[in-house]
Amino acid sequence: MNEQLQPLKKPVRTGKAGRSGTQDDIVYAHIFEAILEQRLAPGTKLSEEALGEIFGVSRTIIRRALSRLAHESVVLLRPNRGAVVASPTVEEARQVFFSRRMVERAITELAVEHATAEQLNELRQMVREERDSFSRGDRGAGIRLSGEFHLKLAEAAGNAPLISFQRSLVSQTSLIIAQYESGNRSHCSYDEHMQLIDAIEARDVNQAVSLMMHHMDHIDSKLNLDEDSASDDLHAVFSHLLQTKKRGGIAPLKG
Amino acid sequence: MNEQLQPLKKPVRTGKAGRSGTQDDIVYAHIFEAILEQRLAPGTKLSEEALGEIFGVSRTIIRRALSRLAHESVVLLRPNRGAVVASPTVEEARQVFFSRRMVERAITELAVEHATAEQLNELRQMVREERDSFSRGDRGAGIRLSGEFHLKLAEAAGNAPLISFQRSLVSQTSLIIAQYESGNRSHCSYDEHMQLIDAIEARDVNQAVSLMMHHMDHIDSKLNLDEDSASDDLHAVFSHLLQTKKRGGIAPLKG
DNA sequence: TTTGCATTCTTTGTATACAAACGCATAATC
DNA sequence: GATTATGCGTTTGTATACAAAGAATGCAAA
Repeated sequence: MNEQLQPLKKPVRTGKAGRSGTQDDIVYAHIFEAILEQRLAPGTKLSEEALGEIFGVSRTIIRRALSRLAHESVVLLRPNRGAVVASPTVEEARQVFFSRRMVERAITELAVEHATAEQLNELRQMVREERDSFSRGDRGAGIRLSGEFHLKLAEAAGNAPLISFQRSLVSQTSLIIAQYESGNRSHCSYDEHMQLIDAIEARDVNQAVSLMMHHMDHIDSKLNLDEDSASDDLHAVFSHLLQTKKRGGIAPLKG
Repeated sequence: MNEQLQPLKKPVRTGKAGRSGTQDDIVYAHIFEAILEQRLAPGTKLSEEALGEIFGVSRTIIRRALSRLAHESVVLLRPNRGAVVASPTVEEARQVFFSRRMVERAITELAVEHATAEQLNELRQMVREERDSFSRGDRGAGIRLSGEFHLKLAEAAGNAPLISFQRSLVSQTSLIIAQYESGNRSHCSYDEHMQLIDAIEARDVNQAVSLMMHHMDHIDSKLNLDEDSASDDLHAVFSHLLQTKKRGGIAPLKG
């Protein structure tokens, strides 16, 4: 049985988990966080019953959370075969980044136009939290907060469909970063985030868009997507063999 | 009890409904079609039990279909209060059109680059069906097919996140057109669709993008979003009183 | 030894029973 | 007569039982 989720607080009803609210929100947030922190490796099977036991809820709730994660392409839902953690390919990663460039440009332009002082303050606060997470070595939280910054920016832009699309793109990007980011160099995006806020506050569209595009460049230059992806492809091909351990060996073929 | 869905084929298991596949796909397609054809007016409550009875499936299936429709903002899901057909406001419509312009431009550029001869043939076939629907007066099917054309174009562009976003935008646009399109002039988009295919086949990016942008202009110029929206706002405000009849009077206040 | 088939077992898919929340109506009080 | 409290009915939210589809295992035959 899969034990990788047990470190999570078991009596979930207390309402921790970064996101308050309903049970499926909590389950969703926990699973997503576990994926980002690589406690759940790509390809890992997510059994409904096991998850239900771990979180102390019925399969109904788990199913909703998985369905939501599937809609954001963070897990793959195979009919009659259950859910697995998604293993985005290099090509899929490229498509996500293409869409993100398009969306981030639009969001930046709208944010320059519409962001309020209060929203800018909240954004600054988020960047500080992001920096703190990285400085205390919490990579999973850092990646998540970095994503939440971009989502908050989308909210400041004030276009509902764009916010919803951005949510999905950010989730996928986080998974891609967790899977492909080279070396152990930290993500370090908080500095660029701060500059971006400054440009938006100054209502300087050109500067803001330019910073955002460079930010996008930096993010994917840190990834190992650059054609020398043989080892990564191999990893993806055999990911169903990797039994979740962070850097332990492969489990014996028959358990 | 709401009778507006009964005209739909009752033994759904036979697998009609434009979309083959699983039960929730069928239920989803039927409800969506009913909304487009305005057999279900904005604001109409969608009771899980009633729908389950109509389609001969359990609330589990209905719930999934409603959840999907909610994710595409075609129905509104209020916690503990059930689902209602969405009533997009003028502002929401504007936001959808903003996003669509952005997405359609990107899709057109990618389609010029990637569309295969086979895909172009399929697109032409879809436009013919769209024209036939309008010429025989089937407005609901016409709006739906027009939407499916744009979705197919997104598939030809070959970017997965973009396809998924486009699906949601097209659904919302269809609802907006059904709700706001002025007069009874038919939608008449098939001509522009054909020209667009020609430009894509000729690999003429500038011409294709230009046609697409004009197409977008035409679509929203046909809508009554232009500030004189008092009557439309009124309609939205009182939509919970309109008891689904196509142009019959309002139901007595106590049913 | 290996391959194909049948049986068993596990896991997902669907329906339904039960609990909780909400809205409406009635009634009582100010 | 208006307003608030309370009870009832309806509808949604959650858990669970049952059905069905896959995967795994063991056996038999080549």
